[in-house]
Amino acid sequence: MPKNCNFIEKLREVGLRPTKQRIKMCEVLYNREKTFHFTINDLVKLLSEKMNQKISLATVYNTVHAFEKKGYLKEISIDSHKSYFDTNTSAHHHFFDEDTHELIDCDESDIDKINIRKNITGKKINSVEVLVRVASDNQTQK
Amino acid sequence: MPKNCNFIEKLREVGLRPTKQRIKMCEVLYNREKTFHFTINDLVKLLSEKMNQKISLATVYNTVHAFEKKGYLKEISIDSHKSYFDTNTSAHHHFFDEDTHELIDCDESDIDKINIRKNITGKKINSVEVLVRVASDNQTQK
DNA sequence: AATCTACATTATAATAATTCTAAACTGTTG
DNA sequence: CAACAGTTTAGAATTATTATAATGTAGATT
Repeated sequence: MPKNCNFIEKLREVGLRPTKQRIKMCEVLYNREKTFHFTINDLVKLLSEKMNQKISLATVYNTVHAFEKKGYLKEISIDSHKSYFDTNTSAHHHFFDEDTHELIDCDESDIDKINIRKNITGKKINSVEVLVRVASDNQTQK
Repeated sequence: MPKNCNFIEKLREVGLRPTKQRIKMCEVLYNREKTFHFTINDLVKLLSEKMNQKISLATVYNTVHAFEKKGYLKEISIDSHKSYFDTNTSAHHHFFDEDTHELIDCDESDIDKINIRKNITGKKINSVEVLVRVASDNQTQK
């Protein structure tokens, strides 16, 4: 199946040149069943270990940020020490497993619609996101 | 008013030695009407400029983290490039002004209680927090 | 009040994450 | 297929944070 053609077209659509590196990254990120949460480090590892593709760290950063700017990826702030990215770019909520540092998507239906009563004058709401931190039941709470 | 006595006692209560630096930091952080949101950098600036107190950067980091561990401060993840801390340590929600990078506390009453329908097996919920990103009304959306 | 000891502070070095730079490379356009 | 603009690259630079090891200090003990 000519998966890559899709990526080439997709990249063109948003005005990014379909270079070898970008296509390879698309393959890693989007040939998946589920949405994928990762750090830059995770991605570099996957590219080099699983895909046997050596891409400069700077390129991974550049490309991830290019993807983000174009709406291919979404950045998620959970841990101030790590940048997570999400291949699910729609507004949605997350569970964060504090034991494993794993991010889990939350369906719209899992959380009731959130009603914001206050509004900041002169400002419009861009997004409303919920983060549910979970941890092992039998463990001392952090 | 002997404000510092309170801080000395408070620090003792949680098992932190009331050193000059810690007391000074308490003054900057807690002699306020409203809760205070800051980055380490903000705090260092305040200490040196407003309080004329030169404290080593390492000490500010150590002390902020000591305060956090003891429940004096709460870390907030909004921007993966900056660590924010909050003098309001209760579970509460935030507005984040994307124009000014300002964090604004959200009263419990401003947001309806959030009902989580899904639960992750074997995990308990530690916290549920909402972040509402706002921006100027007349500005191109990010 | 002098002494002791464990904890704190400090300046500096080290580390880690990210961005910058400048040269080499490569899609795309004509 | 030549030329150009956008890309990639290695490595340097920058920034945020943490570790280190020497010095200082709060609080207990004399």
